[in-house]
Amino acid sequence: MALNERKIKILQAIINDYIETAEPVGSRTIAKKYNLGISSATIRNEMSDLEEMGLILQPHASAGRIPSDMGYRLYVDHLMQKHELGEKEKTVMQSVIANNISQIDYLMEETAKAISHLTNYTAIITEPVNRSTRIKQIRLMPLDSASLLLVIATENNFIKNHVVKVGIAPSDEEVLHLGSCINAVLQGHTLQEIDGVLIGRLKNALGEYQEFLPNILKDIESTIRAAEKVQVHMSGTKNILAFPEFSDIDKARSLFQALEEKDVLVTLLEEGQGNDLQVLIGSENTVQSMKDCSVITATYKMGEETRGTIGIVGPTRMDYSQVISVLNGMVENIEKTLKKLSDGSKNT
Amino acid sequence: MALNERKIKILQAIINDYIETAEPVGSRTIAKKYNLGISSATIRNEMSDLEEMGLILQPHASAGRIPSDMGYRLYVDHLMQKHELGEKEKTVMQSVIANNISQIDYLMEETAKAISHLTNYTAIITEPVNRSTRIKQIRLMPLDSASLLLVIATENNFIKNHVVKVGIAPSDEEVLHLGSCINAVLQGHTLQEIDGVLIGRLKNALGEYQEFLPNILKDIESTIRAAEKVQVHMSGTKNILAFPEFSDIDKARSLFQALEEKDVLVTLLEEGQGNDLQVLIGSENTVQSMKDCSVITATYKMGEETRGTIGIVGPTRMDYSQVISVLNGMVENIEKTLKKLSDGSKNT
DNA sequence: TGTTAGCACTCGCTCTCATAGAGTGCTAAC
DNA sequence: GTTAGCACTCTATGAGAGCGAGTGCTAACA
Repeated sequence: MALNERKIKILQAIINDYIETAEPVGSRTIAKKYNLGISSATIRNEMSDLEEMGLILQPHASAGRIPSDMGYRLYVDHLMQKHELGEKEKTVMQSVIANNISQIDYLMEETAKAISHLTNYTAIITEPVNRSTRIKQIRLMPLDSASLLLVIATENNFIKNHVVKVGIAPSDEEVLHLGSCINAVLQGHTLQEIDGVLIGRLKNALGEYQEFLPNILKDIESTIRAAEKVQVHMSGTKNILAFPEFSDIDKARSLFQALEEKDVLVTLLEEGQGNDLQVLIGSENTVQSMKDCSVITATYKMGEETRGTIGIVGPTRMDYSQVISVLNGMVENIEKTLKKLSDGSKNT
Repeated sequence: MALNERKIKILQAIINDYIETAEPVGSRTIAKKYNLGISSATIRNEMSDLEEMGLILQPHASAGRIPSDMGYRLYVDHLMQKHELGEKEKTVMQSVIANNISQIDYLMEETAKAISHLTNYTAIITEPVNRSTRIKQIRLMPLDSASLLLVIATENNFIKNHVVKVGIAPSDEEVLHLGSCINAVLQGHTLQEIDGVLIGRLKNALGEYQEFLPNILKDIESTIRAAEKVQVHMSGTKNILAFPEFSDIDKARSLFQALEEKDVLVTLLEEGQGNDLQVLIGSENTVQSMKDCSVITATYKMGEETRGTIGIVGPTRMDYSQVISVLNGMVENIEKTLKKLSDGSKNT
């Protein structure tokens, strides 16, 4: 059976209408609402064909049709029109980078918020990962009479502070000096590279304040581990409750539960690692609890290398076109910001 | 009508049973389950009295009884037995402070998580507020060739980092030195105190790097504003979905909505400012959207001064005793930690 | 041969009604 | 004062009827 022009128009009408209303679409509705110049009876015949082809289906015998996962797939691959970003969308996106974010985690958090806000779906984002993170700067700062502040910056401007408790703090100058010495020893090294030799040098650097050493080493480790771990940000889980698809509280709860598990999220997002943009519709998802949802992911790069993924989860009845535009826009945002950050730190 | 021993026992049985099962409690249930040595008919008579007194009510004529807000009130004020913290609860609490948290925001975040985890209700917490926050330390650190890291610590060890973009960064030594100079000028001052004179001195301190000044001032302001703003942490909103009270998705949604608005949360928490511990049951809440919920708040102090509030929101059918014990335990935790932090910074 | 009007049919939704069951309140006996 | 017994009330459940939306099929038409 051929998928002629007219069938395509009808399929498109069904999908558009269903995305909008969440109600099965009948032949009369299409005849009235979309001026295709044919009667409802003809539309019925065509719909019967479309159903046979597996592109639409009936929830029950006397209901209208809804798109099948396959129907959505065809729509996404061939029919869908590109969504042009509106003023509001552009403004929100701009505002994310306008905040002049210089720390990765804030950027990711803000991006997630913006995506969920713009799409009304649930946004999930992974922070950029470095297989072996290097220490960019590590410094000591005076804090008060009994503690120092250890500040560690890794590549990507992942910055963490740790308060180091000490008996009696050295003078400000001493603290700064110690920091410089530690920095001289550790700068540019990864966690793996910290061996007996380096620790020996650290001991020298710390001199009479060797007692801090175990604490400092521990904090360095936890910072680098944190930088290496896949950090996931999520925003807009509450949006789920607004969709009629999840008006059954048990369904909503089980989805909530799945989204709470970090493993599930990471699996979802890593699924799309190979492609710039990936759309997984309903049953195409390998994660069991997402069989009724669609997951759209996009990856962002630094240079040629893929660094992380941003994505959304929502009902299969989703505004694919808008989501894809928003995700693409956000990828651009992120890549621009990452480039700025790395340009700044090129020749440290 | 007197509230004799027997009536109290019956009321207690009704409340306990209802907290456990969420089903209206009938006279026969009480007669069978709680060995009060009286027949269901007698219990019925007593229940009739309790209803007249407003302590219990019938959802409909042929149903069992459920406690009224007034009934819960009596229970909370006079009947409830103190809940002794179990092993698991103690362990979770310990683990919060065992992490050796030295930054307020982490402490609050972890506390919120622990509370919602232990109680299965939704935890809300405000960070300690200082009316006029002073700068404890402010330093510059080298970051890379085109940016410096500005680190600001206020009292309470509220620490923030800001990346300051510069054309070409000065040498490490210069950066540290500049930081020390800025620190010398600003340490111990509040935002209000930064006036022309201080800014003049800052200009001197920065010398040829005056171009950073506007940025630095902006970051100082945002850091101090952030430290002064009431920060609210929330955890466990998802728990709400698990209660039969909110199996109606609209109810769940409207509560979610209310919890999303920071104003509502702040109002909820500030309600209890005067008391160490406050229990607001159902209609006792002034916030409209909480009329079906109970809100329990506890305040924590530093020295004699109240600094913040921790609390939970849940259905009126709540395990008041357990929640109160958990909150009290957490207050102790927080106060201990705050004390440690402030002892460390006493003579800066 | 494709299109359309007409019509019978299907099936979910809603309303009504009957029934069962839980729980009460009242009465009378202990 | 307590309790057994019983009539009564009200909800929850399920069956059955009617409605309406929408289909599929047939026959007529261009």
